[in-house]
Amino acid sequence: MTIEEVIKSTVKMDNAKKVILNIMYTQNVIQDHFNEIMKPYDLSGEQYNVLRILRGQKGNPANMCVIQERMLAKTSNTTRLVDKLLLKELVTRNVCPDNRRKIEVLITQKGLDVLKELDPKVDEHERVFADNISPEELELLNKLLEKYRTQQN
Amino acid sequence: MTIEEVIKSTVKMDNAKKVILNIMYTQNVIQDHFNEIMKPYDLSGEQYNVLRILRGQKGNPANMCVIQERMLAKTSNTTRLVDKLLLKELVTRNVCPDNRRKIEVLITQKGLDVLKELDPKVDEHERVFADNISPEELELLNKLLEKYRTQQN
DNA sequence: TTTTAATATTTGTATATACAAATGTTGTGT
DNA sequence: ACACAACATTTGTATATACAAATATTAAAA
Repeated sequence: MTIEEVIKSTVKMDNAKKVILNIMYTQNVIQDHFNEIMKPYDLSGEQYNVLRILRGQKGNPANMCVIQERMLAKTSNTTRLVDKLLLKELVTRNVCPDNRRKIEVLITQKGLDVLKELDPKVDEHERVFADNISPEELELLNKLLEKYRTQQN
Repeated sequence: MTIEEVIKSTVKMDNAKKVILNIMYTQNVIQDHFNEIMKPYDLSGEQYNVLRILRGQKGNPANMCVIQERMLAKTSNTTRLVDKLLLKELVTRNVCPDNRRKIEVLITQKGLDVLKELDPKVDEHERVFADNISPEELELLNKLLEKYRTQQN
């Protein structure tokens, strides 16, 4: 399905416009698919993302600002995301003893267990889309996207 | 900047994962840039999108469901988006006389004027990114994205 | 040692999104 | 005509996002 078909466009668009709509729409499709996976676990995509960042710390706590800078959506509200994870006992949160401005967030065993259960489903999620194109095309797509947004930040 | 640098990833990711993150992040970058353009006009991206759909009707009113199906984010709440546009007097809203279930939404002259003022800025927005890659690459990027999401929906 | 600046996080607020339920209207079958 | 399904839209509610302002702590400067 071309992007014109998706938005039922009657007029011809140039490629510059089409690529923007294609990226926006593809992101929507991916996110909807991902949210479906997360739904039974009562996790939002961003909550999952925070958990994965914390697991990546390999036992070391992460400060709020470290979490923030590793997230895709740089304007997310980390405090409230962590609040939600805390309620579900997937993380712990403590004031850093060395610097009381900072907060140390750690993933709990329960959090690790949830991630482990999700791992194959997330892999599958990634594969479903990737399998639509060849490995060479996949690599090319990455390169093109990175080049496309070069100018910005 | 590669996607690994963006999220400060320490571990190596495979291309299937990278392409998902690249699409999500690129969408974020595009959207942030677009929101900056809309901000002085007190319009959200989706509000602008509705206005553009209405202009595309060329004088004919659009029903809510027509607007809905032409939007990228299929779960948007069209009623409340139109509410906002109505408050700003950018659209009119009337019950359809032939079928009182339906609503006829029309863009006003004021709405058309705002769009006209925005047109060059939106074109520029599209060009800024597109200019980072060649016309051939742009076309290829469109094809790859469309192929990538084929299976879904 | 005060004052000021910088850093890290939280809170408030307005808006947006997701999705189920409710409302009102029209079409269909009996 | 009546009941019921289908359709179009709105409303409610919970959560998410965007962004400015507030708070608390530490570092730096006078």
